Amino acid sequence: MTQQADFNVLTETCPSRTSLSRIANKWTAMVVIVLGAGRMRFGDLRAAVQGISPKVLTGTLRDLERDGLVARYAYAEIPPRVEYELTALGHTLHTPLHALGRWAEENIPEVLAAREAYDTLR
Amino acid sequence: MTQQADFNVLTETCPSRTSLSRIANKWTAMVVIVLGAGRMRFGDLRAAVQGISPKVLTGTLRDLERDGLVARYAYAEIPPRVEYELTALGHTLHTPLHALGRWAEENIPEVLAAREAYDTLR
DNA sequence: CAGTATCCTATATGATACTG
DNA sequence: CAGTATCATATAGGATACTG
Repeated sequence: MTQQADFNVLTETCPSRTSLSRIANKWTAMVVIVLGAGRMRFGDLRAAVQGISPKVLTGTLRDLERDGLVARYAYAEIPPRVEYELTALGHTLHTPLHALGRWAEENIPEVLAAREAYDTLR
Repeated sequence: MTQQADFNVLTETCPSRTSLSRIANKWTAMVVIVLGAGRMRFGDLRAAVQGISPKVLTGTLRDLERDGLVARYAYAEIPPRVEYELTALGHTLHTPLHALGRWAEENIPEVLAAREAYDTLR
């Protein structure tokens, strides 16, 4: 029985909860995982994270930038070039998120089997 | 430069992505973290995960049960008693999610500082 | 006690077209 | 190229009353 009392994330008033909620959206984890590979341009990110719309990618990157997890480098060129990169803090988040991505991939067969079993029952 | 090509989660067609999306909601991570402490009743879960409504808790638990991550034990008593517990598969998910919760708590000062810096600039 | 049923609001997501 | 602007939909979340 591990103790949970020290987990402030569970407390409504704790700001760390907002941080966990930020990660908890459909795209953040994927963007951070991709950026783990290194500095990347907007268009490359868009291609890597399949199905993300430019609007959503922009919003996701802005949020990550605001939280100090991603740095944005804009070059005054024509055509414009903008690159994104994980900050040191962002790298510390990449580790657990990468682990989560791995989990999803490794265990998807069991999850799918469980879903099928559940759905055929009810 | 780590390789990302082997990350199917990024692929639109890969079902592992739905699995990652399931985890990526405001409540799932918290419920799994709490259940890491052991078998627990509905009411206790509700108290532990502060601010969750009964509707949302029920939905979260159903989804987790369907994915084979949580087992539900209902006792035919009056008043009724229902307990929830992580399955073996659920425990393997608990590990990375617990790490994520820890990350949120440990790094919230930096995140808050980054937000403040960002917001005062623009 | 452990949910369901309802109703309502907020936010996320999507599809595109457009511009510096 | 790297976004913005717009509009429309979907889904999540929240409050609360009710029931086996």
